[in-house]
Amino acid sequence: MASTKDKILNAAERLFAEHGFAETSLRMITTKADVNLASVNYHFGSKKTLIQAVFERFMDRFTAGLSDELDKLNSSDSSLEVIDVLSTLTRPIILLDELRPDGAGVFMNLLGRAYAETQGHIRRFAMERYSDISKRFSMLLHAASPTMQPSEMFWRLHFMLGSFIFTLAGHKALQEISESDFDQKLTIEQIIQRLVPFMSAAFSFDSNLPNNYLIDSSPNRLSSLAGE
Amino acid sequence: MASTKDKILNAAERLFAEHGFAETSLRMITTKADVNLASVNYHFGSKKTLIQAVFERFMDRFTAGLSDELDKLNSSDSSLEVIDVLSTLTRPIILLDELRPDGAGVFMNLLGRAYAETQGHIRRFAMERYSDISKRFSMLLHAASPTMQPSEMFWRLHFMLGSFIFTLAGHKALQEISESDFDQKLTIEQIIQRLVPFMSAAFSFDSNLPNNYLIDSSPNRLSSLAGE
DNA sequence: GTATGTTTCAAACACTTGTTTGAATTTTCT
DNA sequence: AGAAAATTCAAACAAGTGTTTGAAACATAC
Repeated sequence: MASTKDKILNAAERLFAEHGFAETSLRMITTKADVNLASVNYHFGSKKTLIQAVFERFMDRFTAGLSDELDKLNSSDSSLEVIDVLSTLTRPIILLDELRPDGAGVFMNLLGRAYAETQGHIRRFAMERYSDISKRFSMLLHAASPTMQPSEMFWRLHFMLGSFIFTLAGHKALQEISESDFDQKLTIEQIIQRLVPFMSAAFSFDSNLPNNYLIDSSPNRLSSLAGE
Repeated sequence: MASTKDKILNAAERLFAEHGFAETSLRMITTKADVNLASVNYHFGSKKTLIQAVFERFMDRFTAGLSDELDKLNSSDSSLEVIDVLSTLTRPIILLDELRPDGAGVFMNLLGRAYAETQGHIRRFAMERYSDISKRFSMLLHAASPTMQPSEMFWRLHFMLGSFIFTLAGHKALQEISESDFDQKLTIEQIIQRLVPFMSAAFSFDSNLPNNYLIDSSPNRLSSLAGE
């Protein structure tokens, strides 16, 4: 039998992912968890800290996994490529599925919501708590693209992050459309496997290449690489 | 003097963008707008429909601008490139800045929040109301990449969308970091100008290119194009 | 100028929110 | 076993929510 604390966390994370933080009341959570209303404040102090706890449980698991992957990358002797660094994100996310059904989906949904709260307390909380791992990731990315300007890298990194988080946060809707329109139901893992090379190509593209029609239309341009 | 209706919309859009939909109360809105509380229900019916009205006012302006850009692209006789299609997004967004201070920023913020509400009423509302323009955009993108598989295009399109909306929705935080870390304060327009070629490269990359180190490390690979 | 329709306003409504309380119950430790 | 601590529980709390009301103020038309 799960502890009251865990029952609350389990119910909360699903409801938060489904409805959002503000739209989920403590009564919805305690009803679903089958515990007394007051136990949330007893065990977590407040709703705010409950949200943090929900978030923390996933993030700690994720960052631990990511840390392992980054270690592997460091000890590997092959030359470091951008796609290798980005690929480290896959496993830690997929592992969350083993934690509980659709764990990866729930996590990414929460992450998307937290990220959207541009100035919320979750963001501040995450910024200081996970700055180490995010710096490690950035460093490796820099090592894989040593000649890229730091400011350029900053922007591209966040462009990628947007693509990644946003897609996976809304994966459910995309999966449904993909299934009805193309008869292909992709798992989260398969979506990530499409995302990684996509992001890799975007991150590493050469902005000096004449991919603007005003300048050039030689056969070497990037935008003509697709197919044909 | 602005009408009560407009005063409400003006106050609401800023508060929604700043705090979110659920976190903004009608009293916050009517206080800021300096109108009576009951006028929201009188003019808009309910909070739900007020949110839609706020959203609608921006979206209609944006899609009208986008429609113009797509028309221009159709009448142009030069061969259609992916970056041309993506570039149509820039002007309609920037134009919102003329509507009111930081209009583009507010709009993208709202768009990000609405998008995050994966199953909310805003999404349903937008899906049916703006399906035409989104189909037109997709068609042009397809025309620019005729050999790309529809399902592949679907995913890449949404990958891009994530990057685009997410970045611009959180542009404020990114601008601040960029300014403090690199002494460069980019405007929204400048961010978009970085985003467009980034997305274009990502959308058009050739997945058959050996951008995975396991396979190849010839100098032609995509990931080595950056700098040097 | 009076009648008609529109808009504003203060007040109240019914309801939900997160949180607190203090007693009952269970668990833990000696 | 009994004392002490930790937990659960029903009930209440104060505060805030969106919405409704009906009279007042305003505008428009004849």
